[in-house]
Amino acid sequence: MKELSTRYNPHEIEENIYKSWTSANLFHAKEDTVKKSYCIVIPPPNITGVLHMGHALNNTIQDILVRWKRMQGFEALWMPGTDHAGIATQNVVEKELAKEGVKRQDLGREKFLERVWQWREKYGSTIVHQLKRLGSSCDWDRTRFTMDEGLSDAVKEVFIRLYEEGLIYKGDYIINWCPRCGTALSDEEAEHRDIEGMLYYIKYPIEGKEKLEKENEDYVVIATTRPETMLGDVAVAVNPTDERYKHLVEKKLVLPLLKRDLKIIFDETVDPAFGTGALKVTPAHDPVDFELGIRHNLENINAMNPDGTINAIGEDYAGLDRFECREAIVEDLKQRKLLVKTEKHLHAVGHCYRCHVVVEPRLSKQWFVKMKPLAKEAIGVVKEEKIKFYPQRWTKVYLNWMENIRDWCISRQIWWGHRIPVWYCKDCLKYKDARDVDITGPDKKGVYVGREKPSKCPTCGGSNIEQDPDVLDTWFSSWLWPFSTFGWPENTKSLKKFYPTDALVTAQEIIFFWVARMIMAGLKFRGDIPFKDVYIHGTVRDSTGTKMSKSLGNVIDPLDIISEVGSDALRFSIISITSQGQDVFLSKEKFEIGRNFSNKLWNASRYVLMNLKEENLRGDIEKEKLSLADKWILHSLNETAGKVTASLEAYRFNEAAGILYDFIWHKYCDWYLEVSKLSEDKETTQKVLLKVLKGSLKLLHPFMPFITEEIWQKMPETEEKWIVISTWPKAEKIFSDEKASQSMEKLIKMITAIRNIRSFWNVAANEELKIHFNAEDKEHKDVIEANKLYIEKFAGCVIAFVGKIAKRPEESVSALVDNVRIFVPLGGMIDIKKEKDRINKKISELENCIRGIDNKLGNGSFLERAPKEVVEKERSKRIRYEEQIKVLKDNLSAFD
RNA sequence: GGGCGAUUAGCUCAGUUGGUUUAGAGCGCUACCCUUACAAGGUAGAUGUCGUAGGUUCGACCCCUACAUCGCCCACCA
Repeated sequence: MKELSTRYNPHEIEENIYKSWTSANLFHAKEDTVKKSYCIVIPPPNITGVLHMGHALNNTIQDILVRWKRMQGFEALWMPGTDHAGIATQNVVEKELAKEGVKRQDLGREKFLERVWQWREKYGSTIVHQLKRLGSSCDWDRTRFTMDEGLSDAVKEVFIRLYEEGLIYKGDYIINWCPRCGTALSDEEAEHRDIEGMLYYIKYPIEGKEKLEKENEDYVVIATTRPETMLGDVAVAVNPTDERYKHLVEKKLVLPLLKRDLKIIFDETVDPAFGTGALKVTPAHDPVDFELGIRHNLENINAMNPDGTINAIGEDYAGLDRFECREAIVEDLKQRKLLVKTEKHLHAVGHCYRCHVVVEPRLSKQWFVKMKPLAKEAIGVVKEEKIKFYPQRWTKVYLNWMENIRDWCISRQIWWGHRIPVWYCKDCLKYKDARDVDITGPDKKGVYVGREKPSKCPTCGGSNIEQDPDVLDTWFSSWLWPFSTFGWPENTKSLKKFYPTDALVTAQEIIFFWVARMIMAGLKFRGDIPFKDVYIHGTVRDSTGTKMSKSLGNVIDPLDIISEVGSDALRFSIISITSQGQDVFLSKEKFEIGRNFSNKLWNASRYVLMNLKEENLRGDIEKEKLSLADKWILHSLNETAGKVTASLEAYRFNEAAGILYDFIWHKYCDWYLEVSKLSEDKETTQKVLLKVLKGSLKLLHPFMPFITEEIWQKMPETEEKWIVISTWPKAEKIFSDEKASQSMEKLIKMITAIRNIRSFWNVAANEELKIHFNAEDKEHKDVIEANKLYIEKFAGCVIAFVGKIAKRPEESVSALVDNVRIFVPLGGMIDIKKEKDRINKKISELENCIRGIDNKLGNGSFLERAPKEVVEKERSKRIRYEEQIKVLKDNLSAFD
């Protein structure tokens, strides 16, 4: 018989186990089987990522699901991969170049991209290796990257199809602009954070009254949070119903500092209650103003360069950074007595989700996807519950976003990513910068949208052709992931087998970025949902509730935890403390749960293996030979298997972990293992020990893959060579024995009661108690007599009498278990006086409970309307309490 | 402005459709034990007006209403 090492050492086993799994190709899912598939799509971590606790939680959940389903006999596939993270990766590589004193512009596009690919070769799979350390059972052969050829083809295909349907367009709109990254962002990529800023109240003089002689008459006060944008002002807007500004009809204002003429416009969207009720209108720098501009036919004046500095429009301010400019303008206004006041003002300011710089709403020509037509079906499938969210409350969040969806800005002014598959003919279009080409008109002369560069212009036949310089949003490739990874647009075997997939496990942060868009893409291009269940887990936070992030330095690194306690302990701990959809507050101590549990499991298994003898294991378990404890533990294993399966089906992972913890620790180890030491029928006991251990290991395997496999490999050989692909335990009817189970529970209660008496009455550990059982019914009597040995051994006593007791033993205290009275003579062993108060207190507590029950039972409607069982339960409760009081009083009187 | 979550033992949290929970776990605490699988352990124990105030019900930690505190998300809060 093989043995386990004396000490549990996760590091020794984890790496080897993982290697042996992958070399045996156990995670590979085949597309040509008749088995039903179960597929999970991994949220592709981005290649600049480093494993953090969020990944650890996310991947553990997915691994549990996929291992469980694999054991249930599904052709289970967990599709791994990474995304190219356009902006993030470009930033990383640019930083690297900066150390060498080089800018990407110095290298040029092609050379720079070479560098990015080199970087990707070197570091891009870091996260993948880290996921392996967690035990993730992905089908690594299928690993995909969003910039792979196949996936890039899918991106082109989708772009072209959407373009041809008129769902992709190019146009001038206000977008979120990151001045540091130098690119447009989508709405979702601008993170709004509440910032305490200033609201500046500025006097805008009425034309002809620039001297401001009359207070409150010669000027209008406007309030703004971004004074620097006044350089692009073209008008001032007020609400048409606002009495204060009626006199302004037909008048003009003069923009301070630049002396530009400003129209006065009247628009109902202006809120008279905000600020002064007068709004400066800057169409090129604010989305609201942009809309106003369209409605009132205003000019767009863009006062800012792409890098956030002021351009020539700003005259004296040109060249200043936007925030320097703000200070300068405020100062100048003060000097000219045009600044009325400033107020503190809390408002949400957008920040770049990659570099955290404040984003600038900026008018710019970009590519967009029309989302409303795509959203329609995506709303339907969720409303019809074809796709379900767990927890359900996210449905509302999803629908709310989908119903108010806005067009998606997909072009990025960076180099790393999928180039927009559009070509322009310079001769036809006569542009300076391809980015500025306007294609909104009906005849798209000189514009070619296709997979490859055309050899000549389709309009003029010329060869002066250039591709659009921009690349696509990374999410424009990620949203295709559930089918592009299977070879779409080709209808591959894998696609047919695994699409739609079953579950998507992710965090709330990317519901909009990714989940929602995948649903739209799946429906649009595959005509079917991409997955059935969406499980949204909580965010991992530190113990103060702050989201863990590298920049805050509050991270608990999963790799550190793995090297301290092992991957299994990490997994088990994090799953145990994460209830469905709730955020996780983490501290290092929490990993002790898993560490202690692994240790317990290891030692228990070690003990079992140590004692197994091959000759005892031949043949099946003979049912007639089973002891009460055998029946109980087998029954309990059945129950556990059922409960764990049910919990997993409902995505209640912490519950499943808790059930296993309780069963393995408190039933198998605490009781069955101890009982087994006294067994006389070694053969049966060892068979049961082994059977239950194997069942437990299987149930635990999805949660703690390494330790369970390691122990499994040390077990006597069976047909199931690997626990990874062993069959998931089901309740076995022949071992279902409710009655035996209850008897054993009673026996445990009796043993506990006797131990309790010793402790309660402060009896020394070496005193041997003499027990008298008043067991009138045969059932209890039989149980006690049949298990005499256990009671005596575990409670440190001898059984003096079992049966109907006519006269209680002298100076004896007692306890009550169900209807069995246990008497223990303590004559001379203890000092009763000390204990009296305690007992009296107990008695009055119980009397209180009885009063409560009497109130209920005295209530007519309770008796009428409550189900019989409930009333009965109350009655029996009352009887139990009364009996307990009687016992306690007896105990006191025993020493009178 | 809208939406969502949390509030349960000293700490961190479970508690699935209201009645098998007279409210559970882990940690911590108290007492005893190194019993030949495990001291990262064993045995026994103490600790809760389940945020506040009402309501529905025969019955509420669970459902409804209001309030309080903390946190998150969304929104064109100039």
